Amino acid sequence: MLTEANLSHKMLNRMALSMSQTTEEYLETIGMLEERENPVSTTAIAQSMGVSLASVSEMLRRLAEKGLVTHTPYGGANLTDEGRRKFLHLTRRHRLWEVFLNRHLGLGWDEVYEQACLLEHSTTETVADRLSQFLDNPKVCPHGSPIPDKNLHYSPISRTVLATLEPGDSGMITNVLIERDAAFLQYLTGLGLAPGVNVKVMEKAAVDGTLTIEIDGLTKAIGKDPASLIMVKRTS
Amino acid sequence: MLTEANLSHKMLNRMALSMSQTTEEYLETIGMLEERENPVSTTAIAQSMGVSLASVSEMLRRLAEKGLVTHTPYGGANLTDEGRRKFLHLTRRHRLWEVFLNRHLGLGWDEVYEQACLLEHSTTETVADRLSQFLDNPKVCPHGSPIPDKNLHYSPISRTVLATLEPGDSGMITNVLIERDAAFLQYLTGLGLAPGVNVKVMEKAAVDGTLTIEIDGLTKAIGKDPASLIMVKRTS
DNA sequence: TTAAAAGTCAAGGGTACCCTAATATATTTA
DNA sequence: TAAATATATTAGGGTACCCTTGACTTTTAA
Repeated sequence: MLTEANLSHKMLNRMALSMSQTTEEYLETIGMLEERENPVSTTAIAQSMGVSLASVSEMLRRLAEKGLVTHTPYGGANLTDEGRRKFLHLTRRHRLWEVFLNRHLGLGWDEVYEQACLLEHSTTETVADRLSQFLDNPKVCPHGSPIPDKNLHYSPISRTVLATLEPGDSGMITNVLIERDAAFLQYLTGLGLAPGVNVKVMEKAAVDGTLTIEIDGLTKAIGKDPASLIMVKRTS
Repeated sequence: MLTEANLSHKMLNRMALSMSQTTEEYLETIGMLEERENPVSTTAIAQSMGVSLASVSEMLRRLAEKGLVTHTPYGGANLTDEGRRKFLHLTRRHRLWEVFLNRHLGLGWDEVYEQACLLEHSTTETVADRLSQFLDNPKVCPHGSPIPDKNLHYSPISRTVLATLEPGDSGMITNVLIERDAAFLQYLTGLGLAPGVNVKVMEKAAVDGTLTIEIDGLTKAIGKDPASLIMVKRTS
């Protein structure tokens, strides 16, 4: 017989609705990595999450069992449609909270990622939708990344990397690819770089690609590596 | 040696900062029950949380080990100062979210409890403080219960129960004691009862204490039991 | 073609819960 | 005050999750 007492919290949790927080974090990591590596390697996931390769292998098996990823041994992983749906849900919640935390609670763009990570796992569909409404259905998070809409539609963004601009080119920063590295974001803040800011490339070092750029009338330097994490929309 | 890899999430979690969600829920339950029963019995906790007596016994031992409750076998439990501090923190977060959900996202007072339960466990001190500021440091939740302030100061509330008013008495509803029973709150809404509403007792049945009350010019009846869960401030 | 890199599997460990049944203690009441 | 009853605790088991190490397999690239 099925009594209420028989159904522990955890059992209820697993009955379709909810996934464990760890599961959600795997999905988010895989979804994020899929944007630059496809399929996603076990190693990439392990490094990104700070766990051992073996843990990832085992977890991929479990995720595949649940129908959230496809996993061919030695061949990497991909989100299934269902997995992608969950991933987009999570991304939506995460970025909506980032907007709220930044816009209304005054947290910096270097602080919001971490807080949003916590909140996203406890956000129901209703609250997410109402929150989106409250925020006027924002299209991007404080780092410039797009927010999936209610139907999980995901508007793609600029594919131009700051590091590829040539001397004389100008562009507007659209977004940055690393959202969880507070120190990196603080560095950018120090340079005056943020989504919406216009930059003009003055020089590009032949040897290592270091850029000399003009921001708001000020001249700054930025290395190739950081500049590869900054996306721009060319304006000339 | 202590490497980063050795420290799993859970281990980190337990190192002072964080407690499991379940632990937090036990603290909340005990703190809430302490307001009417002191010390709190194992049975009361078990019933309130829907788990077995044995589970509570075991959990009380664990909570006592962590210094969050005192537990004398067969003698019930009490929060320690540390436990009370955590309890007030949780209460503060919970009720701040309730205010936000109600005031800004438009959730009804019958819906906010459940959602706030989810969010409270993922709210850092910073976010709680900023949220309070954003909401203009509200003093009470949508059910009229006081919100501990930043220093965990907890302003007590009216101790008069609607059920004890006599014919001719008037009062203003300050709060209701059951916040998680959506059906009960909906019933009150149907009667026109909510914090801030003025009521006048017209009659009181000698046999079972059923009240005939006037709300906003309308005459309604309410049984003794529900009326015992409604706190008022006498106005005459 | 062979060494290095990447990935998997097997075995094992640990935590945090939860439950039932049996037992122990306290309280009530006859 | 002893028996009956209500309350609590322990003992014993179980599950879900997640992680690790170490041995092994597959892929890759020199």
